[in-house]
Amino acid sequence: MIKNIFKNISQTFIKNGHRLTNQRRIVIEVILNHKTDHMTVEDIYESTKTISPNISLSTVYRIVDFLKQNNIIHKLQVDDDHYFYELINTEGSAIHPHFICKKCGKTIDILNEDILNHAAACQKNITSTYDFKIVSSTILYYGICSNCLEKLKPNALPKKNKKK
Amino acid sequence: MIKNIFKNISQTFIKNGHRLTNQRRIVIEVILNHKTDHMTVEDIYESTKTISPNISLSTVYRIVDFLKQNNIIHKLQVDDDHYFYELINTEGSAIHPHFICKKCGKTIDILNEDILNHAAACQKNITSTYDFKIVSSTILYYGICSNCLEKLKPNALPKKNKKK
DNA sequence: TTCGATGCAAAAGGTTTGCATGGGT
DNA sequence: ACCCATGCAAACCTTTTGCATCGAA
Repeated sequence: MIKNIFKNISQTFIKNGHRLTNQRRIVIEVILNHKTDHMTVEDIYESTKTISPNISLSTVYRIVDFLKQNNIIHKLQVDDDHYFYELINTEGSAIHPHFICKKCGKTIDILNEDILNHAAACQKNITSTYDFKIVSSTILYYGICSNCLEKLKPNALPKKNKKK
Repeated sequence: MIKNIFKNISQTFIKNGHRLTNQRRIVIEVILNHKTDHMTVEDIYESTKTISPNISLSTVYRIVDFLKQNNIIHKLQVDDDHYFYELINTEGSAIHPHFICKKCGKTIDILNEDILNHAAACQKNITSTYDFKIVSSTILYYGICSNCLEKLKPNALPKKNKKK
């Protein structure tokens, strides 16, 4: 299944005259194996190095850029110093909204079908109202996640004053 | 009306022990006077300099950061090298979705009431489904705007192969 | 008078680039 | 064999920071 995605990806850019180098193969593998992990370039680099220690950081930057150009991955800039890449259009997890907890920093994928439908309807509404052609989107919600809300309740965890 | 917003803003941070310096006054004025202009720090700096030529770029960075911390403005990162700031909660133009045309680069504010309601409903849905508390959001749609779509029609502007 | 805010210039640091080399096709 | 992709290190560029000075309260 991941094999298929890989095959699709590599065929696509061989078809377009690009080369399937070892480095590209490895970076793609890393990304596929961390599909749900919200990785930065640095993360990808570190993970790639465990497979091929000689790969260079700038190569990873170039490959990530390349994959972005080819609509294989998608960058999400969460705030000034947090971002990550996500696969586009893996079956069962297309582009979706994200929730970022301002307290614990976690990014949570919003995959609830109801909500996805709702969002799709909203997008369609824009398309027809403004006569735009929408090809992608970035939907980020910021706030406090249920876990952190729980911890904030007055009766919860009254002891243990934690510090950064 | 802008006067009122200004008063609100300055009172808020005087109350919080911050100082209303001339530079802050000017930067706020600039932002209020360009409410719909999607300005970068550099833009704000340039505009500020026409009023007070001696202001320093780092001061503008600091003030913009300050206003962001105080929830007066909001940064929108459109892509790796495009971003801008927007006022939060000016009456009649609260946070709203944006559309970015990949062809002409324009950013268009989506203010259609129907769509805003739709988006609000979607947000509420997330809140209740996940038990999150949402305090802000960034909603960006990418694609081709109606103007550029028009130009792309086969019968429009058939000549003129432009190059970068 | 106090201490937060500013200006200047220098530092930072993530990302990009030039160039010689390597390796897909 | 061709020429795109890579590795390395240097360059880039926007943003941040240290420090002396200024000025709002």
